[in-house]
Amino acid sequence: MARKIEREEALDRALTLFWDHGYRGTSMDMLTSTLGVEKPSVYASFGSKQKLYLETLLQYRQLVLDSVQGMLDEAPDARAGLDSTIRKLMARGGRTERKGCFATNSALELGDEDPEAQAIVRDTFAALTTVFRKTIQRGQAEGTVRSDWSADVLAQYLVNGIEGARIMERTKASNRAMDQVAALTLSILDPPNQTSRG
Amino acid sequence: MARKIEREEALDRALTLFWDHGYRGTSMDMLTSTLGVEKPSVYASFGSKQKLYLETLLQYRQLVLDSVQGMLDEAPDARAGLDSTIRKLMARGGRTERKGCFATNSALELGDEDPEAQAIVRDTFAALTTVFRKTIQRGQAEGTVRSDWSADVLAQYLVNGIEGARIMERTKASNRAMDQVAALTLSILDPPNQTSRG
DNA sequence: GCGTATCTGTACCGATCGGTATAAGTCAGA
DNA sequence: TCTGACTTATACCGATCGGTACAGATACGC
Repeated sequence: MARKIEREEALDRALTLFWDHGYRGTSMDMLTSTLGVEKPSVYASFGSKQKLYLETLLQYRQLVLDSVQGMLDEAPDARAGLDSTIRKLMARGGRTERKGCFATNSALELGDEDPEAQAIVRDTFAALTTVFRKTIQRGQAEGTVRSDWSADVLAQYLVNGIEGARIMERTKASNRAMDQVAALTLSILDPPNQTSRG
Repeated sequence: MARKIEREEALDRALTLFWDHGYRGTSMDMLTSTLGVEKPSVYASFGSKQKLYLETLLQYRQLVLDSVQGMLDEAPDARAGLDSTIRKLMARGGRTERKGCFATNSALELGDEDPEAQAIVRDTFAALTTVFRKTIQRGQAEGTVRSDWSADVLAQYLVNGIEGARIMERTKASNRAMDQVAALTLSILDPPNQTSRG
């Protein structure tokens, strides 16, 4: 057995690397020099480059879900949570700056060529949609979110907008424009007889 | 000089290949067998793999802009054009099925590693936004599109939604759900005192 | 101090990458 | 039919890929 790598630390660094350069753009040499261990240790710990990649995808999934759930829960009510979360996610900054969504990047780079990765990505989006759906349902009960559309469709709509924003940030769209797009996106949630809460 | 390749035909096939497998995922062997000519001919005609890729990006740019402009123009009025165009773009099917947006794929795969490609992608999105903005302005003059938001922001919002949909289609989101997301997205365009034209 | 077991890192594997030199083939003009 | 210009395709280049065999270093029991 090779050196006992600090798995979490190593996964985190590998995630950053894959996130920056993609799967094919990240070589084993880049990985070993970043992780601080040699190839045999990496293979002893993770099996293969692809398996390591899948683990970083799972790590990302957990990271995103925890982060979003936390943002949604820390607000006083459901609607406020949705507002602040979407604004943060559609704006730039933080760890994701200019790197897009790792799940999206994976889906696009590998396409149908890696079914395992594709499955994790699909599951990540499904879980993300579920997190939003639950909060939307709370908002609908509160009366702060319109009820003439199903929480499911509204959640899908929000995820759609978030992923779009993750793309646009890669094309250097201005922060100011994206803030307004976020505001527009959120105004969809307003109950029919109410104007935007701005 | 190598054999005179039918440039348009060759570019079209190369575009399909790059679109399916990405830049790094497309080898020169794949290109030559698909284009039906050997490597020296490809290099004589296009210079390098990267230059060929940039040309396919430009070809895609033209393809998309012409297509969208055509869809917007064939409707009886601006709003109808926006509605049908967005619905078509956010639904699946056609040539883009399950392949996402080639410009987006490029932006995500190459990131900052190919500034030339990045510039073309940025320009493609800017041009696409402009096409929508002009039609939105027509709609605002017609009174079929709300005027309390600038045409610029509304256009950016639409492009944002389209790109999000291009991602979601890669994650096997259902057609039905995406139709509803498109309807929701379009309802943003409604003038304030009007319900969705559904 | 010595033998032994464990782990690390070097050095290498075959395959494949993008790219090219060069030989083989083709066709026009006489 | 022969020559010569030009296009084709083969065969190869060094570099790099993901992955591994193996020898050298290290720590520990005695």
